Amino acid sequence: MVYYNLSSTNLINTTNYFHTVMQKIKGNESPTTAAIKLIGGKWKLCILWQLSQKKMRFGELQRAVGDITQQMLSKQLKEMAKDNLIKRKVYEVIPPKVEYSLTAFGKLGIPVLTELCNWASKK
Amino acid sequence: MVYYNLSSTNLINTTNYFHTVMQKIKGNESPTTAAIKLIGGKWKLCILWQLSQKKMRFGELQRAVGDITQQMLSKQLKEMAKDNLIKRKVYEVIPPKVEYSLTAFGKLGIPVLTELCNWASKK
DNA sequence: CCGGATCCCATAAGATACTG
DNA sequence: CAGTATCTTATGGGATCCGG
Repeated sequence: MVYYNLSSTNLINTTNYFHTVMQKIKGNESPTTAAIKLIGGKWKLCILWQLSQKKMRFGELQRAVGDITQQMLSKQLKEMAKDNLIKRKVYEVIPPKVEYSLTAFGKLGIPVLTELCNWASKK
Repeated sequence: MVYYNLSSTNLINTTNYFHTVMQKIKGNESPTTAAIKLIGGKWKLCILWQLSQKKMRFGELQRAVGDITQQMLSKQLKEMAKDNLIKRKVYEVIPPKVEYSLTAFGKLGIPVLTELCNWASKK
């Protein structure tokens, strides 16, 4: 059982940590921009969400996400694989078969991303 | 002292909740896109971060964020105020003075946004 | 079935100048 | 000081066709 303490007391420590980080990489890339690069754009959060349910094939994913075009899905998946959010497993068969699933790092993000969506939907 | 239980056990409940939400607003707007609209873009997370430290004036905010132009800052602040993330307080003086601060809803988001950045920086 | 290649448009974001 | 106005450039995202 893992608990994340997000009380105000601990928040101060956490924020101080980020202050340090932001100073260190001054002018370069802050944790905030890093975060937005990871999950920014119209589709990535949704794709992560789908893959958190189960590993999926390309077409399956496309139907699940909804209105996304093949091109965009392909592009996003590629970026997300590069960012180590998802794994791409290719089966060398005909017709081709590719399965996508979350990496360990990707799985780590699911709880916080869930909380994020939870918060956003309270607006 | 508030604890958010993000264990796998509770994650299932949380994710089931989102599944319900996503079904309900099928074709319209999912919580994931709602979330990305709130904090998406290059600057909003950074602005939220700054305002979580203290309320700030326009120029102060611009220096703190860094390379943002007045135009972008103005635009983002306007959107964020519309989204109920921040409050805009105008002092009717000369020279003009405007203070920005988080709303209650905005403050609610800080812990999860902090966790988000924390996670992203572990990549 | 899983994409790549190409072309196109809408919006995001930046630069600069100006004002109550 | 706190913005607007105007213009330009970069990127996100879409449509269609093609290929292993």
